[in-house]
Amino acid sequence: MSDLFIFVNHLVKMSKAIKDKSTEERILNAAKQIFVVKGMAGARMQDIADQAGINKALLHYYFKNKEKLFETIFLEAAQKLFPRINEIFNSDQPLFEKIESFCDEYITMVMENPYLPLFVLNEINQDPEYFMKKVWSGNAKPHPEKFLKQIEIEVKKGKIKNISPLHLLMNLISMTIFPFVGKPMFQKNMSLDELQFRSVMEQRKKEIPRFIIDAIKK
Amino acid sequence: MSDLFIFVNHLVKMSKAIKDKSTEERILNAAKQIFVVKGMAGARMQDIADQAGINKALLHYYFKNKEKLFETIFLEAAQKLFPRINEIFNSDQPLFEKIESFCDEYITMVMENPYLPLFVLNEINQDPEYFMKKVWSGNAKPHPEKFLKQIEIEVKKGKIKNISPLHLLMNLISMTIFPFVGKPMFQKNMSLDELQFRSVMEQRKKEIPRFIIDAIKK
DNA sequence: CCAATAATTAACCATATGGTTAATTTAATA
DNA sequence: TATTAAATTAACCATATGGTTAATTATTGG
Repeated sequence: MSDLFIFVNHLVKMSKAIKDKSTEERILNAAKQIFVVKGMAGARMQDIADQAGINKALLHYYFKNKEKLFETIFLEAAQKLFPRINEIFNSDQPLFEKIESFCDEYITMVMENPYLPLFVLNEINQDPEYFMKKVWSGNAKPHPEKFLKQIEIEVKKGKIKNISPLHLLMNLISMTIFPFVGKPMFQKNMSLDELQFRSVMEQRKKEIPRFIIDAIKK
Repeated sequence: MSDLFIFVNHLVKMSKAIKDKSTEERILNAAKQIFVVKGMAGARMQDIADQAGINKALLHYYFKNKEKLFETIFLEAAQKLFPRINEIFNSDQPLFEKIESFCDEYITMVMENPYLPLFVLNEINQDPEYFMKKVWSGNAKPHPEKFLKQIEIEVKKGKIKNISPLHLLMNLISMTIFPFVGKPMFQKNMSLDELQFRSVMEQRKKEIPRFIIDAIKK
């Protein structure tokens, strides 16, 4: 058999799988949309099915039950949210650059999924044990040790002020993530429309590092 | 009738009302506990009744329906969370003192109700419209204008660095509130037990103002 | 083209859940 | 004490919701 035949044959064989994936994909997209705004408790399987444009039975055909479907979505969300932090925190960049990278990359990423942080944080609060087991234990577990150590060293070397690494880390993460968590609050309170909010977050990519560096440099 | 008689008579008449209040109080406490962790969607009326040690029917006797009960709890929570900000932001203190007051009072208050921020933020996200109408329009609506103006003036007077008031406000609020929203995350990640977490938050009352002032002072 | 397998659906089922009713107990009042 | 009103409960009810079944319609592979 020629390579071409094998390839074409493969394509034909895949047609089902393709459709599978397309349906599964649509389910996952729908589920993500619903879960991420309504949460596990508030989400309705019917709504997810509707959103995906399929029958509810088909939903259970692809995903055994709500919990399983939720787990898939939640894990994907958590994977997206946490491992990124590791990469940056454990890189070999100097401290200031690292702070800049974190803000830039993290805000960029969350801006495309603005509901993720509140969703994940909320579900963690709902059941921290489950979270620990299912998500945290894998590669999603943040390892801020290197970053903390790095701060400690810079302090000892006298390069920056004598700040507690833990508080600095908390400040960095808080300033970066919280605006998304409190988005509607900030929007209403400061009369920012969608575009203005995006613009403000875009500014914060530079604003936060500048703020932090001003606070800790000698 | 003597004043004494009227008073005593009033006491007797009140005995029912007292019991009423005690039951209602127990319901409200129970509802608060359940709603604040489970959210509107996840809370069960039966659980609230159990927690209050009463029958489910009695629950509906005191509060027409879940929505009404939730509204009561949510409003109380929001009232607790927001107006406090106003008082401080609109006071006549100088900028640095104001920042110190905010961190101190806010962290103190939230430390007694650590679930409030995530609960409120979450429900706001769930239905921003409802929130606007029911909560925001009243005296709970924050008015950060004075605070923002104050920053602007300090900048113009050359007392502090040229920072955007909006970003400074966001930074302040983020660093103060977010640690509570991400509490389980921080706790797991940094291996902080309940006591240590409290201790860290206690430190932040001073740490955040110091950090901010270091960042903006010339 | 035909049997077998996978995808999809309509109609159900069981249970959880918010809410109600009617009866009972407790308290207020005259 | 007798009457009335309020508080409380057990037993229901209607519906929403997660999940299943059995039948139908594509797809696949020989």
